Amino acid sequence: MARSTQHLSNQPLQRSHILDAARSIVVRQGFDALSMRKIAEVVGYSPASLYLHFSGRDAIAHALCIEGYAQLLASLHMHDSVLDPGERVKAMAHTYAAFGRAHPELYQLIFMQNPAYTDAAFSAPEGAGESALSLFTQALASSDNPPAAAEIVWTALHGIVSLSLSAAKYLPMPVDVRIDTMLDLCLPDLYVGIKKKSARRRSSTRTA
Amino acid sequence: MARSTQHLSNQPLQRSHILDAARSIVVRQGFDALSMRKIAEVVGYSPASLYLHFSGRDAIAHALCIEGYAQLLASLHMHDSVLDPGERVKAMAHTYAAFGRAHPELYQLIFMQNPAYTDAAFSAPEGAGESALSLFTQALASSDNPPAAAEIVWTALHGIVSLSLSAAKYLPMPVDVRIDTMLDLCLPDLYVGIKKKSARRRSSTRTA
DNA sequence: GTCTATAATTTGATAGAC
DNA sequence: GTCTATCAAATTATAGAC
Repeated sequence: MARSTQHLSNQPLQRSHILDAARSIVVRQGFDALSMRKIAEVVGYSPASLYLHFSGRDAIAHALCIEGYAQLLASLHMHDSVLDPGERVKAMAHTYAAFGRAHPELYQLIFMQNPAYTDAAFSAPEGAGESALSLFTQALASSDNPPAAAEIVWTALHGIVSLSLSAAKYLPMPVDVRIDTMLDLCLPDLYVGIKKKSARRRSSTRTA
Repeated sequence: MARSTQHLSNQPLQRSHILDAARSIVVRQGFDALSMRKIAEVVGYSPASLYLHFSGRDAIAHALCIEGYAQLLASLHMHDSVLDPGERVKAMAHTYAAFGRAHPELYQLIFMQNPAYTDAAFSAPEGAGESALSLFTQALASSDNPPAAAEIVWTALHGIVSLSLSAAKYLPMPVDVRIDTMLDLCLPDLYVGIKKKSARRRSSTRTA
């Protein structure tokens, strides 16, 4: 009797309630523990009702990836106004890592769990071609070879974040220090130019 | 009647048969598809018999990690005889990546699936303190700060391998090129010295 | 050491009433 | 749009015979 007043069946709102419940389970118990029944219990629906809004568990996982990835990209945009290219890349890198460490299960779901999920996140229609890689490419636009530089930076950054989630105890250096060290190592040379370093390389001292 | 001759109940041999079966399932269908029943079917036992040799599915996963990680470390030892430090690190990096790409599901299981599995691989009694990180530390012994250098190199390398497994389509550069580029970027400076680069950095040209 | 049989649970998904 | 009821399948793990 308490339900007869509400008729505007806000489907997107219900979808996001379901996703909220799903996310809370993934965050607390890990992706493997995600099941339709648990989601239904948290969101207060019967398991059957979830199928009115999502085709199944996998669709929910996909949506979770898309949503999380969009949030990650949005957080990277925080630094759009930073003018100095080096500072901007650094700021983005730290924000990227902070996201991964604040939402380890989500980061793992998007990037480490299943290539199909990574794909789902990347091919979301919302983003319109925007990706972590493309944002770093933009930030590195003034470097010698922006696409290559972005690939190196993003890849190395992901390695830092990823291993900080799965092998933290074996990496003595704090994450932020590792990021700074990596960037200090890479950035100057990326502006000197990838591919043209053969002359430089031999002249570097290799003595102990 | 065909079974009465064999009495030497080589337990380790049976264990490795079970692990072979488990590995074949992980490799073909992914870790999520690994179940006691499937293992039993492949190895030709009844499901109940597996519990005579392993305490459960998780113990089998652990053993798979330990075994795979040991194989990875063994392959890195291939280059122990390479004298030039830079060449040795490069050779090790390419071998490391080749392992990951040759055994994607195993690499994922060890490093990307579950921190507990990463832990299991790392704390195997066999290794006696040997790790991917320690091997890179040794190879970088003549650098300015071997532990830090190894952390950077291993971390970046893992990023390259890891993303080449989950996001290959979005990374135009071939893996081996990415590795070489990354190492060409890092190695010279690692020998110049981490932490002492403030003088160098500002002198690098940052023009487009 | 291996088997058969089975308990106990959990899962994704659907049919049909309301 | 949501529910109840249920199917069909898969899973881990154990008890007890041989």
